[in-house]
Amino acid sequence: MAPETSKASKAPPVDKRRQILDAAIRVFARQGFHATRVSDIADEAGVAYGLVYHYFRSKDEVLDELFVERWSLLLAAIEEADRTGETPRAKLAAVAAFIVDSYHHNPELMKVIIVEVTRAANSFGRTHLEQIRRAYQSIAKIVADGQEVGAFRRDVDPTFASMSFYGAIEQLLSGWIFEVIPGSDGNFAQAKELVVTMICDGLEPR
Amino acid sequence: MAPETSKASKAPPVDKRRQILDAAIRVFARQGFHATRVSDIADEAGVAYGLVYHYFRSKDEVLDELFVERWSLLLAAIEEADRTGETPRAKLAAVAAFIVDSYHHNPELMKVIIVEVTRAANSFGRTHLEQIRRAYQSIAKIVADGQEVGAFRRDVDPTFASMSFYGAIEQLLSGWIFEVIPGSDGNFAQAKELVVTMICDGLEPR
DNA sequence: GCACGTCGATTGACTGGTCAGTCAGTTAGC
DNA sequence: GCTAACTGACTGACCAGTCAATCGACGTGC
Repeated sequence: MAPETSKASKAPPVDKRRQILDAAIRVFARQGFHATRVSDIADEAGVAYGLVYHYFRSKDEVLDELFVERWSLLLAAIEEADRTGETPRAKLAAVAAFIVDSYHHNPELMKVIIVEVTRAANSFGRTHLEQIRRAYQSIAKIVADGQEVGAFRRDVDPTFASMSFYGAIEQLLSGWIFEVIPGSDGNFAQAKELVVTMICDGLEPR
Repeated sequence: MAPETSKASKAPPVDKRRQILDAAIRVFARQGFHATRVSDIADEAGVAYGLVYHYFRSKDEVLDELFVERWSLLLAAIEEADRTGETPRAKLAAVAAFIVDSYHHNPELMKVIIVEVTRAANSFGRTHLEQIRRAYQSIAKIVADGQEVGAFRRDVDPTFASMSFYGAIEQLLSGWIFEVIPGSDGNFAQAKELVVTMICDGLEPR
């Protein structure tokens, strides 16, 4: 079962590469990408400076890796949600749930991805703009399909709705990240619902 | 009328300080804060390197100044909107309009503020977190008052609604900034309405 | 069983380039 | 001739990335 134990001729007992990535998450989250030195990552990982460059071409590539790893899961989750035969509203709920759960499960990683990549589409995110755009488009597709079947009003541009939806969620995470709003566990479950309620039902009473 | 001409014993004929700030907006917008050297700002302003340090204590202070200048206008606009006796929905519309207009009027400045401060609340925005929070709270107050008078549903936390609302708008601007969605003039007018429609009426047909 | 060779993993001192910020001056208005 | 505006060469710190050296697991031949 454990791939390490059987005929481990290649993999070292501890995966130093993983160790470096995990350390990077913590340090990036704590200090921000620009303020962390490669030596900080190495120290946090309990590893020599040079080893970081054995596994990664540059400091940027470490962040790259963290982003791609996680974002591909998000893309998969959105498309998975779309493939279920659920109502459009349920699909959106699934997407919201995935993102909120991601934060719940690993807030530091999500902080890094949102602060250093998604919202830094200038400097860094530029490289990943295509991936980010893909997420917006997949959500927009869910909205468009919802309009098709009459579940959503047709006078709102799907791309537009998609941006608002994603923006609302990301802002929520930002609120937790920067402690603008409290992030207790009760809030997580509640948050998933409320985002969907807000976007689908709106603020005004029905 | 012009404060420069009359008994101008202090202000130079051209306000070099302003010139530096305006140049900084352009350069920050183009290259991002971290990637711009102080010499880039000086060059863009057509001014000697040292003069930047005559007017500002540090590179950070230049960005600081740009943020505070603009954000105080936003805070004023939100509170102004709140003071009008309009419906809660109209108040939110006024806030959305102000932000969208700000972008329309000076996209580069808004790009800098959103990308380098608001969304970088880690490194840089930390200093301004209090100001940013104040904006959220003022919007939340509008929502809370709306609930009071029965214009908004009461089962949504006002802070929460405020974050969603602001997040939706900011994501929209980000879409324009990073050219994820086209930013033609028609869109600006339409965008103001749609954000409010989305948040107040929701995606589902009424 | 042992000596030796190979090769990836690992180490950390060092270098080269980059810039923020300083400062000793020069200019110009009054 | 005083003061504030203005200049730009210089410096000190910082740090990403390099590299030569060491370690250690494993195979191979004897």
